[in-house]
Amino acid sequence: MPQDTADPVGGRAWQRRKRLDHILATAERVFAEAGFEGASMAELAAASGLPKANLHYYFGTKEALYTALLDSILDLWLSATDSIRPEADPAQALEAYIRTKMLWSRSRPFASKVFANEVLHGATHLRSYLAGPLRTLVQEKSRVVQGWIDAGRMQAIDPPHLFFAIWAMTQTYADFSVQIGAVLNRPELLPEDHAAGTDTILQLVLRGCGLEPQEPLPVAEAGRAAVAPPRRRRRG
Amino acid sequence: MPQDTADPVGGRAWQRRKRLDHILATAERVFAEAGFEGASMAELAAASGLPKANLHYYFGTKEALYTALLDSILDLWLSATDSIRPEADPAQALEAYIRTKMLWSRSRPFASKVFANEVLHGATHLRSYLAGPLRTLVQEKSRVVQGWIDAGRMQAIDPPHLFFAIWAMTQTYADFSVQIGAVLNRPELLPEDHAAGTDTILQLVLRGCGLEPQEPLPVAEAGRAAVAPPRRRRRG
DNA sequence: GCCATTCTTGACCGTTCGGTCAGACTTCTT
DNA sequence: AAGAAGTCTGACCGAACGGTCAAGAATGGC
Repeated sequence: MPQDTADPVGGRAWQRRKRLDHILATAERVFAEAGFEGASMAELAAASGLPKANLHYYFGTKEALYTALLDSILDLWLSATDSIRPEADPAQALEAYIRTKMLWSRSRPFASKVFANEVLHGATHLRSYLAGPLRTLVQEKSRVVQGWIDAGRMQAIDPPHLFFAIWAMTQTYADFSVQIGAVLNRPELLPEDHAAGTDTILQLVLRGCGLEPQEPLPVAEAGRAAVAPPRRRRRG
Repeated sequence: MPQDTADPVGGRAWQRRKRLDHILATAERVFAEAGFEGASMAELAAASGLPKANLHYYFGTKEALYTALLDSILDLWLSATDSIRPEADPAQALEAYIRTKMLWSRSRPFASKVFANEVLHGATHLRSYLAGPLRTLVQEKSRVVQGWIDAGRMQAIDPPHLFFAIWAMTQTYADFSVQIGAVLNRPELLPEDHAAGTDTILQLVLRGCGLEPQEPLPVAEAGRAAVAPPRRRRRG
């Protein structure tokens, strides 16, 4: 949640923004773990170390706080598909997209869970976003993928459903991390689990689209996954 | 929710079982749409057409009702991997598994949502199931897949993560149907959307594992999806 | 230094929550 | 027929909920 306006450091507006960000960051975790209905204002207050009335002073109602949180999450969401452009190499572009989504699953799992919870329960607060900007984005990027297919640069596949599959596979490492952790017998997912997941998803998508792994595009902080140990055999 | 004990039709025990099933069926929908905390006993009572006190008579507490619902869902869950056996053809086995999971996403979306919601919020009531029967199942089936890999019958892949990917892709058509519907501009998902999703997932998994589609194994009720219209080009 | 604005907070309010219970009603057994 | 066992439900309860408010504390402009 970066502040883009340059308020004087220590000033009133700056302190206000700081408080807002602090509350939103706390709310992201609490709402992710308990859901909208499951989280109480008292719990949010305790978690952020502020009196309940103070939260109401800043956001008015619980729903307004929740909506503000969703907005801050959506800002991030739409920017991940940047690598998917007509002139890009399909394998490189898809790999960069998948790595970016996997990085978010690791770095901002709570944001992913809040989003998942909202969609799961009918997306009451997200309907216009889903049917608006997100739908437009998918249409646009689907046209790019279809262009690659028509040019014979990759296997035919239904582009929107390819995106649904990629979203599902990558976000599962945030949303269902408890399940994955239990199956892998870990208290919480390790970086190597994310790396193995990334490798698996990349293999399914790239080979599934008739593509061979290319020299990957550089992705911020993605270095770790790229130098994962060679795939071990006989696991589980 | 089939009853396995043969109570005399119309008898007291039979009527009791009927009431329990009716309440559980209603609760599956209500809990799916609102979550555990979001659903109230009053709402559950109204939805099932019974007085609130009657629900408490049958299940005692809200949590007991919820736990009973989860149990009835888990009964179903573990049986889907039957097709994955060492002597089976990898392509046929994986295809049958994926089709079975997709059928559940279409026929019992509420069950999937209840399960997803529970895992999303920490799986408090499912920990022992996840770390017990489910983990055992994944270990067992992963050994089968690794056997296929060692025998050169399919590409190398991390078997547990392959299962995570399949779960994610198939269940997304139930759990996130609102998002998919919004992007595809539909009030709700159509059979042809599920068919297109099935085709996409099959392509990613089979080609991703270095397999070519084989003559599919018969799957209960799967006929519709198998005769889906030929894939259209240029969508979205 | 002073006043206006902004911030902070404990105490409080009406509503809804999960859960209880007495007693009426129905169904089985003998 | 009659008692036992099981079923049903309106009325009620204490606790927790989201939200309000008045009054004190802190801050900024002049």
